[in-house]
Amino acid sequence: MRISEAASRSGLKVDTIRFYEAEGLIPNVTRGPDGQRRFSSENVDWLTLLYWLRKTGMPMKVMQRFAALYAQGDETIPDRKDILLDHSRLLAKRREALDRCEEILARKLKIYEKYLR
Amino acid sequence: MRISEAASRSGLKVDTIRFYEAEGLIPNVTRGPDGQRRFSSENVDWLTLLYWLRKTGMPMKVMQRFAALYAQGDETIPDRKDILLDHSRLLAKRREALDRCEEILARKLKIYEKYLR
DNA sequence: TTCTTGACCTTGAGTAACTCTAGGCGGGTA
DNA sequence: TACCCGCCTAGAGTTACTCAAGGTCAAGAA
Repeated sequence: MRISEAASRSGLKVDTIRFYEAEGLIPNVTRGPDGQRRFSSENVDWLTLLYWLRKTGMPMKVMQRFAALYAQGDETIPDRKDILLDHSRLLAKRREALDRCEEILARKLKIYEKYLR
Repeated sequence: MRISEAASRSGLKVDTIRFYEAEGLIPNVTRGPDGQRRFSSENVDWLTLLYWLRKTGMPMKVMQRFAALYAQGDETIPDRKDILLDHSRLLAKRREALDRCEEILARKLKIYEKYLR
């Protein structure tokens, strides 16, 4: 498939996919005879994973390392596993931050209510 | 108190506080006779609120509007309440993203496990 | 057949929100 | 006196996009 379909399936924008490719984050993107990118479903799965990792705060540098490992094949799975476990810990921290902020909002809103009545 | 104490109390970095002040996000910051900033505990409470709002994804532009309303006094409380309610909805979306990503990580890690045994 | 439209391409500039560096001032300590 | 420390400003650098300009090519309308 072409880039726009890969975009709508993965969640990433067309521009972002091109940018990610230039940054070496997408292994094995081929080109058709027209010079346009062609994405396999494996590519799209990969892009979807990147979409969620990025959306939840994984830095580009880590994604680059992750992509490089992915490109090297199955013997890098232990390293990739470590990266995802680290990210899982980051998710936990983010959830804590959301909870803490929610608390603060609730307290603030309560104070506003008092002023409004 | 001075900027470094305001920083360690609010969670923000010194540089970020100066940046926020330049962007008009911090009403009523005074200066001592030495030309250095002095922060009241009200300032620090405000900075702490900004810290959590920003950390959980509120854009600067919204924070600017929020700060402008805050500076105008109590009659802007309904507007400020709306901003915080909007932000609360954003938090819910972020939590969904975290959950979804966690799922994806779990699935991926399971696949890795299969390869590793 | 020519014209237009639309999806794709590249390169390079612009943006958001910091973050850091360079260079300078003034107060306290060895 | 010399030095260090925390503060100051202005401006450059960083991250991760995002958009704009200008160009190719194929397919359908006039």
